[in-house]
Amino acid sequence: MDVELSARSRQILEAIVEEYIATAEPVGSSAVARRHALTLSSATVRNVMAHLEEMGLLTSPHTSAGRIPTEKAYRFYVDSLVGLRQISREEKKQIIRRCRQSGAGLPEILKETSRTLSSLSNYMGIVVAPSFTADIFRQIEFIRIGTHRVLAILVSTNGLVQNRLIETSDDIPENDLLRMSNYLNELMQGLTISQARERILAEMKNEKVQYDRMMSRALQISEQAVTTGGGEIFVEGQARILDQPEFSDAGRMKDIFRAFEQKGQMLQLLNRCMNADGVQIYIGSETPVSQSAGVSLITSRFVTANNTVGLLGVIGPTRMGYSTVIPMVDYTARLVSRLLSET
Amino acid sequence: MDVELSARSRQILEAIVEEYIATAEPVGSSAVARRHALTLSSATVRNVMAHLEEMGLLTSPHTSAGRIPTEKAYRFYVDSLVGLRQISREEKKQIIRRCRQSGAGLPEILKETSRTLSSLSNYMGIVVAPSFTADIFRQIEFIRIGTHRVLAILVSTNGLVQNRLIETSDDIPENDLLRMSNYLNELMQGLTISQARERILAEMKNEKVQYDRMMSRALQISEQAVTTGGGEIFVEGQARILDQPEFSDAGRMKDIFRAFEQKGQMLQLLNRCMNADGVQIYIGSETPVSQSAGVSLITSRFVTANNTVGLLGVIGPTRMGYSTVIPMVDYTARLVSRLLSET
DNA sequence: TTTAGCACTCTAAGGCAGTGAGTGCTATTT
DNA sequence: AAATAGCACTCACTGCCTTAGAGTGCTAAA
Repeated sequence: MDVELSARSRQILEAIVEEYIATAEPVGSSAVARRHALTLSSATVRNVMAHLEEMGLLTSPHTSAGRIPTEKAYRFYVDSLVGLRQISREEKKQIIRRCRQSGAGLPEILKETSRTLSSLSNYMGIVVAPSFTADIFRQIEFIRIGTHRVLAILVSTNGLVQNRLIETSDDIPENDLLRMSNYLNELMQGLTISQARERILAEMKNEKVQYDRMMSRALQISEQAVTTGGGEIFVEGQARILDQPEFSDAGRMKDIFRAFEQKGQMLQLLNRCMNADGVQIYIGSETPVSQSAGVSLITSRFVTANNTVGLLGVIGPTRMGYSTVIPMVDYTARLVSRLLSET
Repeated sequence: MDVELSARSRQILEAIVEEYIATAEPVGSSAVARRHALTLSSATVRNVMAHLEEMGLLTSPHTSAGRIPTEKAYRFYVDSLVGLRQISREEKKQIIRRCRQSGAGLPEILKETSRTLSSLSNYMGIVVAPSFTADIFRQIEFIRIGTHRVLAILVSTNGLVQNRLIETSDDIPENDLLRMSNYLNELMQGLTISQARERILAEMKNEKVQYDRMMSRALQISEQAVTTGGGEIFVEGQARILDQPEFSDAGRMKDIFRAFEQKGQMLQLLNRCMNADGVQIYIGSETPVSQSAGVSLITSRFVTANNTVGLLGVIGPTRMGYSTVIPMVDYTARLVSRLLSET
């Protein structure tokens, strides 16, 4: 799959990709010859372009138009051509400022990060929160709401809260609730949320416990509380991609918007991106999200204080400003990791 | 502003509006004469249409095209013409089922309600949660997270939870936190959240309290916890409006999407819709959301157990199926109110 | 190996006639 | 007086043609 090219061919390919990224229009041989300082005639460039087309790196929409990079070309471009632009001091400052200002809570930080990614890249910003289940259990609390309802509040050591309203078959007095939570806090101490869940399920089978009405009830309720609804996902700047000329016709957008309305599915897809370290780049049909729509995805993992891992990145058209977005995502991921570890 | 029209003119106007709603295309005189059983020649209809145009109820995009209803016509249509279709048993069932199934918590119910509104109407569903500040205080809880952080958890009597991570200048031992929460629970008992906030501010000026380090610190922290970030808002089915032919060009959409990315602003705008009882209808430029984009908004209030009020509704193009959407919104609002009062 | 030159291809844009939907007006019918 | 039939007129839309221009591929010369 990897491509062998002469230095000159590579330069020309690079020029074409960058030109196309800038203009969104098929680029012709003369444009390359002109723009590209390297003194070459358009005829020469044409020969090279014909060659590149043969190799599947370029296509032309029709005979008399310029050429457009294929996915393969973008791949090659990001793998071996992109001169990654240093992220500007100005941008760095802005990222830091915005991620800091947003308040102490993790959700607030992540949401603002997503916003920042979006507004700096002019594409869609996306952040997947670290899975709550990997967090370490801190405390569970029950609050009586009306006669047949108990509010269970579950807190992790890094301050995430999950709460759930649970219907109970009969009224449980506050005293009992207190004893229940004491028992459970003891039981789950030091475990991660998912371990805690297993401990609860195991405990439910314990004979001694089954005979204690209060305990077994405590387990039942907490089992519900501890079954989490899956991670959170922050998507910002959806409107921005309507600015991209390739999406000006609404049909092509629908896929993307549809995809994002089902966050559950989205989450699954994005989980695949979490395996590797460093910046991951998915181009066009490689993108787990919406293969059809000609979008690219650039992501990087970040880690929290207790080593749970989240994902952040940018979604834009295949024709994306890779050279600026890649270092931006990289920098942001590092920054967020540092920010969250400072605690 | 109200319009005097003969019975026949009204019938014709109604026919035109409905035809246009169905087809999204300018409707001509013969189409009306044909479709509309009332035996009239196209010539007669033409005369009437000319009259209606004079009155500002119709416009034609150009001389030789049919006519399109103006906002004024829609207004008149919903005010005095719409034969509200009974909501079908099937739809009722679906609404009930989906709103019920979604779990006990208020946010879950509201989110699912928004989804349901969207999928039944094929437009955008929208639900504004009742303001947390009007809820009655139930309990406040502090949990120590690391050395300089306290998680404040605030619970209202109908099971809503707000939590906030607060940075503290020095480490507060758990014992103190417990005493603090006891003191505050006493202080705020029976008040609404917003009253509680005022009580806190008042108490902060109390001399006796100012000398008690623990108490004054408790007030400081709880003041932050009790300052809520504004209500929640659930928007679902944004992708659906891309199906509408009038929005097929992306430019017109941007406004709407932009508007919804700033939920804060949105909330302010929608608050205006909460003043009146019953179904509210905002057509085109009347719509608080995005005047420019030719959208209509149909809303109705709903109430919760403790009489706080929220808003639900549908956003679609001006050319919207009013006759089905209006009763749907109405029914849903009643249903949700009942559901939330059952507690 | 590069380049100049040239024929060729194909789109985009403009002009032009034909078609048909729809209108407004007028004269006629009821 | 109201309704209608008839008719001339308007105007978008379509298809067809032409032209201009951008860009290509190929060949022959440098």
